[in-house]
Amino acid sequence: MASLHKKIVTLFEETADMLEVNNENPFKVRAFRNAARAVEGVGKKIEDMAQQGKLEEINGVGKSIAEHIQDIIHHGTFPEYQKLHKQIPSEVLEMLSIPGVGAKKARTLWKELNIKSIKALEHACHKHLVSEFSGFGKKSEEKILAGIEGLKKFSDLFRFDEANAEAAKLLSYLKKSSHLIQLELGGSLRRHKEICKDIDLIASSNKPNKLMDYFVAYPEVASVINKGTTKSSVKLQSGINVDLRVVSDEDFPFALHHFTGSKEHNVALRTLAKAKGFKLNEYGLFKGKKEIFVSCKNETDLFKHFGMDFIPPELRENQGELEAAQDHALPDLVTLSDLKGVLHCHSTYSDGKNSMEEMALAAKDEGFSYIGITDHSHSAAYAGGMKLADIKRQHKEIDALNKKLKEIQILKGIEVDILEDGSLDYKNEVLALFDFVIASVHSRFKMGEKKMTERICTALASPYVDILAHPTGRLLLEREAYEVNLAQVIECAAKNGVAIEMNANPRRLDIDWRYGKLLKEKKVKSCISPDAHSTDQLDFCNYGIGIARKGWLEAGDILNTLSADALLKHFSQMRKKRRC
DNA sequence: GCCGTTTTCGGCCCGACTGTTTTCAGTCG
Repeated sequence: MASLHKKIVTLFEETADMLEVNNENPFKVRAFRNAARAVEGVGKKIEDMAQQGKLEEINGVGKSIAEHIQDIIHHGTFPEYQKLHKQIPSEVLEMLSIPGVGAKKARTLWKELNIKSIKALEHACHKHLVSEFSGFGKKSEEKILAGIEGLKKFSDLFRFDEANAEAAKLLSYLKKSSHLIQLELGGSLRRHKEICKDIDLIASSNKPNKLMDYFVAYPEVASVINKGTTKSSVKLQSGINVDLRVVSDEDFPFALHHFTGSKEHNVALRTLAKAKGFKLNEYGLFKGKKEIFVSCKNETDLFKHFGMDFIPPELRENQGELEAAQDHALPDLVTLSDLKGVLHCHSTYSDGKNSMEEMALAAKDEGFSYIGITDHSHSAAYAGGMKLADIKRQHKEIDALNKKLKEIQILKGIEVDILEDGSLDYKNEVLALFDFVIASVHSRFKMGEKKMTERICTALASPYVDILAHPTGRLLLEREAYEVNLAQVIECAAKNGVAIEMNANPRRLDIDWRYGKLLKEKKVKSCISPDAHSTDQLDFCNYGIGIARKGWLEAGDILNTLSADALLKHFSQMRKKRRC
């Protein structure tokens, strides 16, 4: 997310927290949370929208919030935020991150007990000062202390791949239970969000008590947070929380839909249901005032009742999917089997762990018909970047391998560094040796948005650059993206016929799915690339597919759904276009 | 504060679990 987007989202979320602590109108609180979500999902540059007076076109942004956004753009903050910030110490807000402490409790602790920070709260709990107060008991103290311990020990966010691996193990454990009828993954994992807070599982059973007993007995459970007949929560040893919901088999489609979310999608669908005379919750769809249960076999059936096509879980973010489903205009999302080859892979010629032959054979085993070997260019010394002699040696070896190997073709590619001034790490005559060129930024991240945008756009104007790789350089939960105006970069890519990579490495997942619609609108192609540094990383493509689907992308939007011949023809046509 | 098939005012999704209290408020998703 661009830094301004992020700033607006943070300020609105903090405002919502502060309003809540101040016990103000809950709907105003919700309005700020909605606005934060809405801004987060905007794939366009917010400054441009502000300048064009289009902020109020964002669903959830009205006159007042549009003014706040203008204030943030020009002054970095807005008056209402500053006023609240003066009243409420920021450490009081930090207490909201403790599980079980919400706005009301935080307010009571602060106003009645003069506790203003997590540290002070921990001290007060140890001294049993909290349990003496009305509304809090011994258990509350224990829960707060356990929550504080948890905060110290674990970050509460996990990358998709980490959460998915934990979920897969747990699913296979639960499937062994004889008390289970149906079981599915739900929540943000099913929606393929790049970052997850927890794992949601939905099951149907005739003996929920027994299933819950089996669930909390999972050997990797570190602690049981709560246990009931329809909902239980545990924390695993890895630190991630898991919620299991159990319903009757008849209710399963409704529960699955409900707990897949997103919250915003659910609210929108329920509002729509209400307008059509239905009530929708996790236990069913109910018609009319008498609330007659409407049976549904599955989610497809459920959507059908609203005149909608089935909405793939990845799209359920209330970003226009309900309207598209009603108009029968949902995209035909790309799938793994659409990919004919992979384009961004490293070998022992730079920092890869496997030889080109090993990489090619592994790609063939994955069902691909071509692999683009793209080792690092000279400047990437940390990654063993190639000198001219290495390139010649590599190309000779590729020619020999292409004669020897059946059913897999190796394309000669390069991942060339974009230098500080936007020039490329090799001269044009060297770049001309390759079938295709991927360009990327690996150095000087902190040059500021304007310079970085110019740097990348300069590179995209090179006649030889075919693909821009990992356009923001982010490492999820590790390193922030460098500041860059992606909307402008996409514009440049459109002008020059350059594709923008969907880097499928689960630490990157860059370009962000929120830009998918803009790529489509500007007719900029993407490619789903594993950025594999070993044979086992070729299956990173799975993660990239999830993110591409989340960005509404179809096979026709993705370059590596083309055959090798068609792909090379595409690159050659675009290079001609750039030279004109 | 937002929004409109209930349309410029009045409603805004809905239910489970927990802890503390004895009927419910707070938290969470």
